[in-house]
Amino acid sequence: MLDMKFLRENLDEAERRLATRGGAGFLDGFRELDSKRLALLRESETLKALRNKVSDEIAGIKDKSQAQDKIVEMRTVSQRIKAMDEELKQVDEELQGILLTVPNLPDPSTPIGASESENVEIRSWGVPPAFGFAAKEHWDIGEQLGILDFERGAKLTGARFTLYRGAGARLERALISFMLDLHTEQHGYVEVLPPFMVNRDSMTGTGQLPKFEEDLFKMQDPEYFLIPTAEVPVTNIHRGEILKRNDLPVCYAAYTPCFRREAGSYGKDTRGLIRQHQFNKVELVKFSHPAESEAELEKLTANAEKVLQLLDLPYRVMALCSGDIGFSAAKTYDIEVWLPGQNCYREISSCSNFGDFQARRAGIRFREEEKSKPEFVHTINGSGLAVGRTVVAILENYQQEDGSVFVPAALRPYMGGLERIV
RNA sequence: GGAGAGAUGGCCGAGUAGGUCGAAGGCGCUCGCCUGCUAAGCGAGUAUACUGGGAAACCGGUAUCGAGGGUUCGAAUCCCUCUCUCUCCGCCA
Repeated sequence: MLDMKFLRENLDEAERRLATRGGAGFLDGFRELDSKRLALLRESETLKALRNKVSDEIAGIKDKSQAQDKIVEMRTVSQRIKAMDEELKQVDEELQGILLTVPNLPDPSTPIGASESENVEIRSWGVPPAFGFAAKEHWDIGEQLGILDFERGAKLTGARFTLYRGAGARLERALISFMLDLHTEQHGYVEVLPPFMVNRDSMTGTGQLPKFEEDLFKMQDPEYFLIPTAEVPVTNIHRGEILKRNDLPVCYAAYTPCFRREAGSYGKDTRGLIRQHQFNKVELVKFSHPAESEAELEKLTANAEKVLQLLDLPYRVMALCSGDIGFSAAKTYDIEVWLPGQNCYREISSCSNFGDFQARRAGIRFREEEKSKPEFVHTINGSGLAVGRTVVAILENYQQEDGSVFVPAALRPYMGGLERIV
């Protein structure tokens, strides 16, 4: 959510910066609703002040029959207040409706661009392997090895669900442990294991709601949502809290499954593990001092890259342009891993700085000094990494001509010493 | 699922015949004094949001005692609904 007071004074600037995302009219109606709200608020509060004052006077009058005039007068005042507050509530809701659906302002360092094609490569690491044979795609490799069973996944649930078995299941579990160990032991994150379902307030806090409900799996009665990313429960850990300055940055690493409807992506990545309704992810989340968030995003991105480096998987880092960053993000780096079977780079991690956008929605603050006013923290998060897609990358990059797949050396301790999946 | 108890400020904890309660008291914390050091002691201060004025320091208004409604001139205190927590029984990983 953007700061109302900032918008009041910088509406043109805000609209100009929002326009770089594509689309327009995000803030239509803000000006009128805001001034209407202020007018109603002032009037209502003036009347309440009067009522409070007269009520005190009534309290001081021993003989209530002497107070009848005032009581009758205040009865009218109370009715006016009630009517006014109802109108105010409506205006407030409309205003919130706008504010909650306006995306974040792109950071000044975010490249301006209309779409994915204008993202900017920042750096790359590793060399795509050269094969003396035609590289296969991971679904063929996985099915032939009997470690990925897409047909049975579809039988059990439906499209975009997969059954892992044997070394495949073990590989998924090994990667989760490997990543969590790395981030907690080497990078200083505290491991957390949050609920996989959250309520509406949590989804609103990080920005999935109210605008993107169709992307979520929703439970009825009680109304809970399956998390689309650990970002949601982990960021909301500190919703409504004031953090200690000295505890910043607060850094969490969490493994969770993620559930996404993938509405609107029919026909895209229909085969294989790339786009599933349920997938596993290890997520990194930071609560940072505003002045440090830029540097913390760089560190978090480097932490995610480290996973790929240790697995010896080639990748590149892209700065997403203004037209491609997510709703809540001010700045995003995507890490794209090389997939020989598909002969292209595919996103395996997305690391973003949200500035105070989520913190304002979720009320996550800190005090610079013991006595100073609370300020909003900045939130940062990124995948470290998407586990299913890491399996894809390993299968495709470590495949052999005979169809077997080597296990990356760093992973072998987590695979019971297994060197090769045959 | 059945029966009961409870939700108050950073924490603990008063406050039920409705009024001067943003809320006693204690702890914690901050500043000052005192003290050879530490402990103790003394004094002052110590919620948040919105809003009006002010360059600012700051001053004023409104709201907030789990959440949302209601009664009333006036509610932490009365009524209704919901949520959460705890205890006992049942069930269960």
